[in-house]
Amino acid sequence: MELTLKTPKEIGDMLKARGVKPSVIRIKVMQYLLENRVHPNADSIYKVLLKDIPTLSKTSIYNTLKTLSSKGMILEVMTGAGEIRFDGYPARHGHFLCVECGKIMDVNLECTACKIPDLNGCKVTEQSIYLKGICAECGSGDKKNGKKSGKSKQGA
Amino acid sequence: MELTLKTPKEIGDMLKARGVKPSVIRIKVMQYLLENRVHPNADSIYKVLLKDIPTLSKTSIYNTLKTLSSKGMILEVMTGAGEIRFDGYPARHGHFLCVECGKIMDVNLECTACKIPDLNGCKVTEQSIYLKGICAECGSGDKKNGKKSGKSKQGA
DNA sequence: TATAATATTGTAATCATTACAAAATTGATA
DNA sequence: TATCAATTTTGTAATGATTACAATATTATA
Repeated sequence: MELTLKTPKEIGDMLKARGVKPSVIRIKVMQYLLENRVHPNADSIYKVLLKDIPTLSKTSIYNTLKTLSSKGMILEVMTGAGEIRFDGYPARHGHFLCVECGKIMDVNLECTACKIPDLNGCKVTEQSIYLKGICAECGSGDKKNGKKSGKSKQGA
Repeated sequence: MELTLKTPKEIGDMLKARGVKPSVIRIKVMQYLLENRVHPNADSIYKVLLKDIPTLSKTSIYNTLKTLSSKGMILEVMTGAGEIRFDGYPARHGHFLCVECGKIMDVNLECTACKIPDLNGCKVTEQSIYLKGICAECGSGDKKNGKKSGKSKQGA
């Protein structure tokens, strides 16, 4: 999905379209998530952008991520390991989490008949599908990528 | 699902069947989760069982919950709010989380054609469906249950 | 340019969970 | 039944992601 790179200006327009002022930090965070589909956590986004913006604070990353997700521009991906990961493509899809290395992969869903029954008046605003297991690399005994200790200490 | 109450002895047998020694704490935790489908977090299980077992430690609750979930006897339910909730019925079903009050409700899924495509050799061990939104009580302006501050501070 | 609104920063909390070692309990065996 | 080893339980101290909050900087506007 999405093959063409977006310019900072285009990303700024995306932000404006959602009523968010296109600050440098917001554009860079959005751009990073659009161009790097690794589902990073806040800390690893911070570490990467710090190279670009030496005055960056981690609080700004948290603020920005909260803003973007509240506007529906990014997705929060839960891990159950005490950290939240982020996905720049909020279009409907699932996520596979490798419990060995912590990698998260997008899963293309073909859920044609997934009807949710009686929710007794609950208003559903978000629906997500999570898969857990062992990814191909970890499953093949190919532990070259460091074996991130089950409870995914990584984040990108 | 599951209408009859299980005796401690029966729960002990369930544990033994999974190769887990049926200690008092394990039986009580399992029994609490079977009889109270409120998807509590570790702390609220601790607070409840403390009345029964005055010497109980919270570490034991965490140990027990980890043991039970690793044996597939209970389910970890993610919230994205920094806490894990637990479900005594590991049979396939989804969960609805009210982002207002933090309540978690079971959702009966009828996902007949939910086929997951090419996972490139990933071995899936767990599949779960999460819904988020506003529950009926919170949606009706009926804030009698205390409005647990969005990021669900509660846990039962 | 002055002013108000908004963004960003830095530091100090918060809080669920884990690490770890000591103490208690259990089960099997002599 | 006494002993010993294995397992369970406990208590306390870390860990680590996230948030609270107040101060500072920046931006947009009058």
